[in-house]
Amino acid sequence: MTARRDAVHDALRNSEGFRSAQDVYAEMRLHGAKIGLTTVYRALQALADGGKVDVLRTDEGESVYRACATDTHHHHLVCRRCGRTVEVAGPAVERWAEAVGSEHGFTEITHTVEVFGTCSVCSAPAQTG
Amino acid sequence: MTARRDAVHDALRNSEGFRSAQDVYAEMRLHGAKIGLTTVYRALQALADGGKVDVLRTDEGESVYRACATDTHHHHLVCRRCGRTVEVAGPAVERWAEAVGSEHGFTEITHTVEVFGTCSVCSAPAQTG
DNA sequence: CGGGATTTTGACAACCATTTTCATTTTGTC
DNA sequence: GACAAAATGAAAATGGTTGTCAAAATCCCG
Repeated sequence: MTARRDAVHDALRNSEGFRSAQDVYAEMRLHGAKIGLTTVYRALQALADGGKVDVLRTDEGESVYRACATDTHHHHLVCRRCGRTVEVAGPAVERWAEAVGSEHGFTEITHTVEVFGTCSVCSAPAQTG
Repeated sequence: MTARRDAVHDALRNSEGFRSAQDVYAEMRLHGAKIGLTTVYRALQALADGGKVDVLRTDEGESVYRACATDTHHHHLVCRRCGRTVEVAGPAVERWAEAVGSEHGFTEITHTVEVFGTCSVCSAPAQTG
């Protein structure tokens, strides 16, 4: 029964940036979907395990998910205001992480890299209205 | 009354890697310190706010703290097994993050970069036991 | 199509790190 | 010493996430 899981995946695709499980759940209910919170959590986890969506933690420790365009390894540039997200590839960072790790005798190196900023729309003087 | 806060800071200095508030609390109690969990949390937050300690989130969403050697901006290479932590400076990454951000019109760019691996001690064939 | 094993679902309770509350204690100041 | 402000801590509240378990959906095989 992957119908629910697909529904969750679709809900995620309709979002611009990263959304929390609770967000996805609320939005799905708003659109009339009959689904439970537990199922949303499990679907999101399954999707994440399968590499179908990316996960990261907010500053408050909440897990947020996003259906990404590419399957390949990449990072995110996230607007801290509106949540708009740009996927960025960073070969330089990958190499840097590897170098730093092996330089200190570490193996099986992984890394987490996220860039936050204020996008051009949000940083524009929107005081006119 | 910064006595408690200093005690928390000291407790953190005695640790090799990142420790959670609960860890610090437990350790302090073991050493006979009279302090409450709430106070440990608040001290850790105050320390973090003042830039005295670094904070990051574990995969489980727990906040972990570390008294770092330098006040300047740096990142961490953490052993996922024993928690040993090496502080690393990465000018290349800083520049990369800035470049990526401005390239997409983002301003006020910040970033989180953490590198995980298995240190030489932990990756050694310790099967002899 | 029917029967039964298997998986999924979801309401609710349980978890657990963290925060809030609030009364008490401590600290700083005159 | 007196008083205002800040710190402390025990207990309760919060809130995201996970576990439980019975009901429902799905699949497999004939």
